[in-house]
Amino acid sequence: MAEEAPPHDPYSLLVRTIRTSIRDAVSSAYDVDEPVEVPVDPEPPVEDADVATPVALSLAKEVGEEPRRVAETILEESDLDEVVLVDEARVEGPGYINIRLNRPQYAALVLRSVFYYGEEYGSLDLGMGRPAILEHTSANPNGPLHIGHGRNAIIGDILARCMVFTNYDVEVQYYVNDMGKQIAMLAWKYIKEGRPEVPEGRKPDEFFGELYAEAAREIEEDPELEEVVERFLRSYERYLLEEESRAERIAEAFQTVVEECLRGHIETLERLRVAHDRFVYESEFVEDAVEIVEKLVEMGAAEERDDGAVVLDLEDYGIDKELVLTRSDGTTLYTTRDIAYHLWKLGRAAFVIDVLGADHKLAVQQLKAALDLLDADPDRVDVIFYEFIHLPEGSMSTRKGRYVTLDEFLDEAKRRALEKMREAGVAEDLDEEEREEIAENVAIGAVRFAIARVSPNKPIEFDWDEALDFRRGGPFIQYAYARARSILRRADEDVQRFDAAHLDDDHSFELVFRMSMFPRQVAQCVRKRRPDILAEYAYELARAFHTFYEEVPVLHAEDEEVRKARLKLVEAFTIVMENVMNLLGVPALERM
RNA sequence: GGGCCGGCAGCUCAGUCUGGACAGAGCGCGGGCCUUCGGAGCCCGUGGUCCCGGGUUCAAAUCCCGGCCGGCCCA
Repeated sequence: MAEEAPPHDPYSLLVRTIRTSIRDAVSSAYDVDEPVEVPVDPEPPVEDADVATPVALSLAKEVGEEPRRVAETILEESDLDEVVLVDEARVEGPGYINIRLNRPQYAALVLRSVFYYGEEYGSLDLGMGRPAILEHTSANPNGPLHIGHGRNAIIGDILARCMVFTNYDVEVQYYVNDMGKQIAMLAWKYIKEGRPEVPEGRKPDEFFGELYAEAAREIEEDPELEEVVERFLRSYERYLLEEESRAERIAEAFQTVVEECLRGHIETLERLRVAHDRFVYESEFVEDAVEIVEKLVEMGAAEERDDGAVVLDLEDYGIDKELVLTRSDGTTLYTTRDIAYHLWKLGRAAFVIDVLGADHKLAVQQLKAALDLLDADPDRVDVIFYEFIHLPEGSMSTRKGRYVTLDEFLDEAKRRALEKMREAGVAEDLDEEEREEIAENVAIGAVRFAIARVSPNKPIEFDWDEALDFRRGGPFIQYAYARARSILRRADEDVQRFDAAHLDDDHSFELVFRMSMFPRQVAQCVRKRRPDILAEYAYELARAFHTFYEEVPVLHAEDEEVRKARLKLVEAFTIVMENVMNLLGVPALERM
């Protein structure tokens, strides 16, 4: 007889079992119209209970009885005692039902799931293969990526990894803003400086970032230059629409600075292990944008102002601010092209996700309103906003040349990792190159985790020491994994049969329980679009392991059977941890 | 002036959507743990008017109203 496949999500199975049992008890004991909500708390603040539910408290009022009395009745009526995963259920406090799990049973179930699904453990089928386009990073190619862009990239990248893992057909796009005013400023400066080559050994985006900041300063000092820059922009747009050969020189300048900066961005993103499937250029949508404006005018939704600008009135959507679609000189605006881009995306995927800074909130409202007018479904566009990262001296600004680049952040993290390795005397047997590689991977983990762990709608005050506090960051997680791997290396044996009943001590079971929460946490991360949930989970899982490691001997276990069970637990932990780390993009290291 | 987001321990944050037990972590500070698997670790302790004021509720950090402070966007 073939063994039945274990559950993908053991914790949810447990919760469902408890819920069903309690619901049945409630409906047989009380006269309630609808099945009751049964909230389950995985971390009750009491000794000797693994999960709890306050269901009797809310039910008490409805049925007009004392909460404790209700809880007692539920327990009497329910078959919780017979549930194989439950050891004991009792009423405590004001009327909580506290449940102690049958630890051997639950541990066996969880480990079976982990080993059965392996690197697929945690991958629930949330997406059912639906195609989605996820756009993130999309920084202006007028300077290097700074840590603010990093927040965008990392939120987007983790979400992309989680969505692929949960069976969405994801295409990750980078929207290259290759024709805004900033690019025009840079193109102007580039020509003015005689089209300089990027000096040997310099990152192109950093080089052009400095040029851009200089351009910004010059233009600020001499407002007449504004007109020149605007002429550049007009020329380029006309070039794109009509292939006007006179503008060829200008077009070439735009394209050169964009390509060079983008090259630098990609280099940085690769280092950070952030990948895009496709780069889409804003300039590709100029024609579509013009057509959209015509259509909106035809529909009577947009109209030409006295100065020749075409504007869209969005008061029906509760937006007081009218949206300018074309300037008085006839050129389109960023948002106009963005409408075209989104229509294109919506035509290619079931839904679209954008990761954007909180400063785009109004623009997105306008975009969605415009999409609605054009008969596209704005609800298929889901935007994740993140708040800014501030430096002690103020908000970051490419224009002012005030920023901490992602490369600087990584370099500093790496420097600290190497220092720590020297201090601790680890990996001394390895050569310089191997040590460097380890430090680089620790740096990647530290940087990604530092940014990922804060919820997107929280503003961040950047502080080096805090961001690179290895004690509560990526390295903490990597270290847990390395410790586990170290045990497995030393044991050097492949345990086949073991008895999970030996894992019922508090620390082992806490680890088992945490591992069982993984599929649930991935799902939460995807549904709520909150990578920080997964980062927090990784931290808790690592903490559970560190405690286990300190408190529970594995190789020196008191008994051969216990040793086998614990070895399997450690192995299972490495599987789950590796899965989490893959989703977070935090490198899993054998040694560090 | 309007809109959105944040405000919780000295500091950095989770918990708020879906209201429930003494509000949780990390850092800091004080104390302990290497003759057993890697001390980037673990354990114990310390520390809180959950911004303020009202309201709803048996029960509010959580929901509602008003205000204050900070960030962002718009005029």
